[in-house]
Amino acid sequence: MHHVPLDESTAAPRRRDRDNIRDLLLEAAITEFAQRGFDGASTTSIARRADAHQPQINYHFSNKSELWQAAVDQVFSELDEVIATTDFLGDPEAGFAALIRGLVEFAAARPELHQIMVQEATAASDRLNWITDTHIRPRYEQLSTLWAALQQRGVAAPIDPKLIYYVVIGTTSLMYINRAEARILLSENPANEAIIDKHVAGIVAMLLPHYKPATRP
Amino acid sequence: MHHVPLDESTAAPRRRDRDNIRDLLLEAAITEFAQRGFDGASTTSIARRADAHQPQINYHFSNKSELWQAAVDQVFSELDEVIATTDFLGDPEAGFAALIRGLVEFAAARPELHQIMVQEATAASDRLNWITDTHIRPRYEQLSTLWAALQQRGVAAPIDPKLIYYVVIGTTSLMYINRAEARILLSENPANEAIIDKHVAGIVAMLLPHYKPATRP
DNA sequence: GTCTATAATTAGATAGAC
DNA sequence: GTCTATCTAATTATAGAC
Repeated sequence: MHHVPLDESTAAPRRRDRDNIRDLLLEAAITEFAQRGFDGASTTSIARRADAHQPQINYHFSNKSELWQAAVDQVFSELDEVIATTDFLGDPEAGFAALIRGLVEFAAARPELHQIMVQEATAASDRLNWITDTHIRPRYEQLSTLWAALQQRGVAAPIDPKLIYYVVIGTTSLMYINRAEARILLSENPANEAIIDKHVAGIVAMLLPHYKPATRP
Repeated sequence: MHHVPLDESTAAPRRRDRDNIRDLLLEAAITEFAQRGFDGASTTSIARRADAHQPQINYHFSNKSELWQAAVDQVFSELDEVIATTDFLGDPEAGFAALIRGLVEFAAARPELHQIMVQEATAASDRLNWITDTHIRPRYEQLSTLWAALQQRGVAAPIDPKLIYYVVIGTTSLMYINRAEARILLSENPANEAIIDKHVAGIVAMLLPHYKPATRP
């Protein structure tokens, strides 16, 4: 069944040239991959989200796998920016507290990163090997080392440095991975500033039980 | 292109009657839905996993949605058994510690429950509304209430009772949701007894900083 | 670079033989 | 209850006009 235009002159296909179409497709892909996983996401649906046609995805990204990889690189580069601007200049405890705040704020603003991770990390695959080697392991090692240093100073909870990664990522991000569920349970947006502040304070107090944030004089 | 049997007598289709085929299909579905989500999972692949034919799924479960619902009910009923056998008879702190151990052991043995949850909870849907109302909210409320009581007793970390659910589920389960990743990072199976013991001890110490498990006299 | 048309494959569901 | 055959719809990728 074909679309029958009321008037042929108005049916002329509109050419929607946009200089940012690659970014629009990428953002649409991030959303789709986060919500439905690699297999569940469809390039047709991604294109529609960007008000584009499905073959434009193959033109700009060759194939679905390269689109997925570009999406992953994009969200991790955004995380890099947050980490890079985190103030580690004070004492290690204040630096760790700032890191926790950065991670919670990032998870609230960009839940897609962790959503894509859980979609991929449920089963072994080439995609998982790539993302783990490229993006995850350096962060895992850094956090493990930082945590061991905090334990040396006697301010950190007795969590094994090999396991601290999953405690930190689990607490800072699960509420945002499951944000559609959290919105139902909390009856409000879990990304609200008040929720974020409470969540950060709770996590820091729990992980650094002997640390008291400096109060302004 | 059709399969040409070497000998017609050996090509007779084998009728694989099994009285537990429904359970086999259900178990295969749990695995597939956990790893690839509702849209990513295919009934053909699920049937193949159970060494059955794709139409048998429609025969035993009507359609894909009812298969999914049966899979969810199954894993939550298994969780119920674990919770039901948890010993809450001692003091509240010992009961909470036992609950944490039960949750970690369950996540290690049945990561599919939480994997299915994160697959579904990323976006609003009828499936999410059903699973949240039916299975999640009662547990969320129970944990919130239990936590408030522990805080009254002065032994619990300063986590908001409205947020404790995500702290508990995040810490107890993320390493098992991401078990394929964790296996790479830890260079061992995160479901190993030694890892489980360490993880439980860390979480309990962090959440109940003033609680010291009773040592045998 | 955008767009239509379409090829090649796979999806979930149903009909009917056994 | 199992199985083959098949329908309709949806998938990713490609060809070629513009």
